[in-house]
Amino acid sequence: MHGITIDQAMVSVPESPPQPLRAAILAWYDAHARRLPWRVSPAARAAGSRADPYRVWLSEVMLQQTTVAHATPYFVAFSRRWPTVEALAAADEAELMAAWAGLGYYARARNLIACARKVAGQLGGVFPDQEADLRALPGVGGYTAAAITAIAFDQPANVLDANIERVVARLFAVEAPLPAAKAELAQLAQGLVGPERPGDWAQALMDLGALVCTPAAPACERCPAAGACRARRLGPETYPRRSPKAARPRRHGAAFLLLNEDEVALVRRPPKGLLGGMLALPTSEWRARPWADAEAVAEAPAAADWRAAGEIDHVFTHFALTLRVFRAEGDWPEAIWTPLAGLEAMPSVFLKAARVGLLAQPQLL
DNA sequence: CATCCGTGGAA
DNA sequence: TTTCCAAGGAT
Repeated sequence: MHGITIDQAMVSVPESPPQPLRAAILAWYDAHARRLPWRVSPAARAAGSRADPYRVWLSEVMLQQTTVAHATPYFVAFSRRWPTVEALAAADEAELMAAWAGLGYYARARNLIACARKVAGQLGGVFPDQEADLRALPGVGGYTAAAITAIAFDQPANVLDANIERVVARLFAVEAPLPAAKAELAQLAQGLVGPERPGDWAQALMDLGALVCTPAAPACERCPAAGACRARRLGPETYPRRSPKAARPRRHGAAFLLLNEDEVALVRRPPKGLLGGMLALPTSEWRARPWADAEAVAEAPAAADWRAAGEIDHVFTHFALTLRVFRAEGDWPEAIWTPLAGLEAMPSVFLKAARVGLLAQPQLL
């Protein structure tokens, strides 16, 4: 195939649309597209099937900064339990937050229900088909609005996710580091978008990035764009360049596992901020300096015979946390008493701490 | 533009 | 073990 030439690639945006390159990538997608629960296959789309905007939106929100493998079971559970935007709008908020537990970035769940209520209540249950209107919905940013426009409505949009950033950075050997290079990558990606099959085009580039043009050890020999790729001879795995990341500090805290019969005392975290709105174990403050046991127990939510019951490490986006776990039996009227089976409604960090604390006393399992 | 916001699989 | 990073958004 003859893709774009070096001369074309040297300018910021190719003068003419690289149609053979697009055709090669779409043909690759027809043969190798991933089959995903929220996706209409290229064959089905060619036969006239259209994606359900609700399912496209739900999947896109779940996939924000989240791997397909991690998000998929959540998508299956959510779409079965709340099959329409009206159903999701009517969901009990605590149940929705519990169902989201473990998926992370919990502001997404808060925005999810806010968005569903806006669409169901003010927009007649119909998702907007214009990018600017989608962009105005809670939790829908530039990427997600473009993705819904392309995938659900099959309208041209400049979809730029981490996969496409990587593909474009390699195709044009972009030397500027992310995240500053994002505008340049967006311009280059826009130059590739054509009028044909906008939804398949976006998903083709994402699948190409996920299956072939991978972060490490890209399979260039299987790439339909290899002939046009400037980075292929320059070390494709070194693109995109990235600015150095800030070091991740460590914080220390104590978590308290208060048991009463076979129930655990939980709290609801404040509605915003880290793990906002989620069920949680009561904890001390999380600070830079480690806690001595006696000092930590003074922070416990109720007076009891607290015993050290282990320690966990957990990594958040911008800090690492060491959590010492203390366990006791007792009462605490203000608690949200929850049976052991209900602990999975908590974010992973607390589930991890609860498991450590319970395993220190196996008869409670 | 910088910071905050989760999680877990892979290397 | 550490490091990277994934279908980003809000402020």
